[in-house]
Amino acid sequence: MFPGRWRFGSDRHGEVDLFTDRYDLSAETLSQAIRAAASEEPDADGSVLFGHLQGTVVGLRYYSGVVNQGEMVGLVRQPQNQYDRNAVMVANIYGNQVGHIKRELAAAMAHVMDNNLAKVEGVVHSGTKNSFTMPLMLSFWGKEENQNTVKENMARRGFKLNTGGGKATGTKPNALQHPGSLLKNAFDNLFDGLMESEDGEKQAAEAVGTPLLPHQKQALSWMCARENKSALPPFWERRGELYYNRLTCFSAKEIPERVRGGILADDMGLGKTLTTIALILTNFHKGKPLPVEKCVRVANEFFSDRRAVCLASAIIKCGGGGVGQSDKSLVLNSSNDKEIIAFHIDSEEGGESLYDFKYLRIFITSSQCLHLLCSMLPFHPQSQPCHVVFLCPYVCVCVCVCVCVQDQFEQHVRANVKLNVYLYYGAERNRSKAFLSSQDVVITTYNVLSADFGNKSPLHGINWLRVVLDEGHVVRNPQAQMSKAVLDLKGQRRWILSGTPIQNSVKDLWMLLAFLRLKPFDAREWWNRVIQRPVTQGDRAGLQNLQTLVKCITLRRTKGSEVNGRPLVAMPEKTVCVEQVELSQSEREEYELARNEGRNTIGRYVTEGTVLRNYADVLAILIRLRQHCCHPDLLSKTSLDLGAAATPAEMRERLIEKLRFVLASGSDEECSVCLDSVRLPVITHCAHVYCRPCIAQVIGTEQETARCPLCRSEIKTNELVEFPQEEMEEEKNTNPDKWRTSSKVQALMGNLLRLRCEDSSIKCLVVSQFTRFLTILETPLREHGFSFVRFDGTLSQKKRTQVIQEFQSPAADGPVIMLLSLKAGGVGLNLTAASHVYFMDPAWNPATEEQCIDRCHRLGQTRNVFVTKFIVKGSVEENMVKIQKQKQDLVEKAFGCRNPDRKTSRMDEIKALMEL
DNA sequence: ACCGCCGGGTGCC
DNA sequence: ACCGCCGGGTGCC
Repeated sequence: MFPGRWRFGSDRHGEVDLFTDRYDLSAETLSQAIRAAASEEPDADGSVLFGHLQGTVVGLRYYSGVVNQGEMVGLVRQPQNQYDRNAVMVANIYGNQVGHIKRELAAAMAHVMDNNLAKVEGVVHSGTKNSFTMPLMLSFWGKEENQNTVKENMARRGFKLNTGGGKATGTKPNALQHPGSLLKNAFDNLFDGLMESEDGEKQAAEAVGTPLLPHQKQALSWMCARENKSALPPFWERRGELYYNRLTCFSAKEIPERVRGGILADDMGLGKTLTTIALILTNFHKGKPLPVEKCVRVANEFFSDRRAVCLASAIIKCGGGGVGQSDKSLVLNSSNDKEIIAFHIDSEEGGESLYDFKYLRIFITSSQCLHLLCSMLPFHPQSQPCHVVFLCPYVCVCVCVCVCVQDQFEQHVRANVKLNVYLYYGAERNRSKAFLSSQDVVITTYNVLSADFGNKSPLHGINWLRVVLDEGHVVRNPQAQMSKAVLDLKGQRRWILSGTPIQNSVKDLWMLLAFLRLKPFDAREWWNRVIQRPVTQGDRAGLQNLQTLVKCITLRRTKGSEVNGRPLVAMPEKTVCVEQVELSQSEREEYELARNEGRNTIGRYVTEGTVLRNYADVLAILIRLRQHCCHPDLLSKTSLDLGAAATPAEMRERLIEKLRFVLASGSDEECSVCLDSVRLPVITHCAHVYCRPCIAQVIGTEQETARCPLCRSEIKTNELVEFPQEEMEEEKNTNPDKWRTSSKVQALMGNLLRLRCEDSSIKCLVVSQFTRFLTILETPLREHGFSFVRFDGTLSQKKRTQVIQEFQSPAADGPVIMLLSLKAGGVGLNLTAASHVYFMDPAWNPATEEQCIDRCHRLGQTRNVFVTKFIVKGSVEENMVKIQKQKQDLVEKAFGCRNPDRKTSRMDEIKALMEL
């Protein structure tokens, strides 16, 4: 039925056993080896095709792995092979060994593979007549600079790579005329129109206190279906007795593992968290709700003394008929220790029996504990079997800001429902696996998760019913510890919640698919070969496949989406305007002085070609100019005159000090590795700032000496200077007597006063990167009798919630203004009470501003939203806005290749800023 | 007969 | 493997 399909009779099994005895590579360890190799799969970006080669796979009869015509195979080096240290193993997509590469060819390939000169890929194009060997098309991919080395190496051993147009990849090369633009458009649309309305709506379980909006009921229905339905994963289809994968041409007898979960990529504010809470409560097992209320009564009855320490929990369905049926027997199959314990229960006559409960949760700790349980339940030694389902503990939700999600649980779950939600966070967190297993929901942060990872992490030892990644797009670098920690969580159902599923490129998608365990793309090699490379090379089919893939597992609606001709959510309008601010004469004079001085300095660096070496200095100059635009007193605390540095060490100290100052002032600086705002900033010895994980990756991937991505100086992990995320300036209380105003302050106050006259109930966000500026603004606000709160990074978790509640409360005498530091707070921050946003100073990253606006322009906002950005006319701020725009264009154009040349573009930016 | 040729045994790495 | 390779048997035409 499938040409070129081989299977071997059991008559040879004796040999196989003999063989495996000699060479111990059981199926388990083999697939582990392949998985390990696949997880270390390097990024294939920038790989070019060196050529093809027809090779031979031998030893087919010794292995059970079968291959279809057109199927891709994996090639794994086996340096430990006792017969030939050059051995190259051939395996199919599922990691079953098919055979080996012929000895002579393997010898040539081993050198290339071991030295990472090329990645060799195999595809079986044509079948074979015999059952001993088969032809295999090999293709060699690698960095341009290795091309000749590889070709010569292979040629020397008598293997000539064909560079002609032979087809060797699984998908035919099918380049587009204008890959860039078309690709960009298609990719933009990748997450569009993923509204699955056929599922209809689903009512949430009773325990959900907040009524769901229609689109949330749809999402709930879709999520339940994704968890319960048995549709084949994308690209799999049934062909007769077999399951066949269209893309990899792999076929299997067994039904491929389904993805129970997916990506909920609704826009921010559409209620992803609420929908997920509804899912947790509504779809427990067999589509039934989480048995919350009654379960608590049972638990109290039997375990009030908490003596049962739980290693696992089980749900026992007490027969379909409930009270009526008398004799039941239970078979518990504990997945932890594989023991199967059978026992029986009998119902009591009259009164409330266990069978009154449709579900009963029993905690099982160990067989002793189970015996304890048995002695407590009314068991009868001779009874009929009934159905028992063993389940794992419930949900692990990974989030950025714990408290927000916990609040959401409190908000959306009915008060009379006792839901055990545990915040796994903080130094005092309960690390007992038993305790965590007994919770309905465990919430933790990505940081805690990765800190625990590899260190007897209790969360990794639990088999969760459901794992949910909130703001899942934050994990996208597969190299990062955090990603590894996330991928290692065990769960039956897996969800990613994200308002922005793709931030930079196709590459970022892999992490999501790997988390969802979407076979076979969770292995990097298949993802690279089938999706990533074709897509980045402009292959239309590759893009189509990606679209199909994403469509199958994603639900995304935007604020503007319509369902059945009606808007999803009626969102109020948003108006953004720029208000130009004129500096006063004295301000202008001071500004020009600083500008000329800075321009001279930077101009000198430019001609000397030392801009990047003096990067911290340049940033300090820029930030001073930006501070001049806001308020002169922002500069007062800076003793940053260059002076004459005695030694290079002293010079470096000063540069680092300057950078600390730039960061401390709250400026939203950019990391040149990820091109995003710096998270967990660290300063290198050469005074450049990066996210800690980003630079750690740079250092980690470098073989010998790592070099700074900006200036190529040598960098070492132990020389990185930490910068506390929210380090604040020493004193906040500037002397109110000495207080003076500035043009920007005037501009803001003018707006606020005008607004108060028009409608005193309007609330405003006043946003600045400079927390000190917020302090300065406090004085005139008080003076004019505005009631305000302040929200910045220094606030404790507790204080944060308190401040937000205060601001959001509709009380008449409540605060009308929130002084907000640009970077403070998580993405989940809800500030819908405000409808006016004032940006006091422009940020480098326009997305940061957008995020800030979305905190009030989101679900629940009833008024139209007005955003005002103050920009000082004829200043560095104007140039920043221009660069913001250019950057957005650039990101759109340069889609697919993330980091064109940061050194050059950063230089250009600095020059443009200083008008050089 | 220090070769060629024949035909059986055999077979991944 | 309806191959190649190895090594033993064999040997004019």
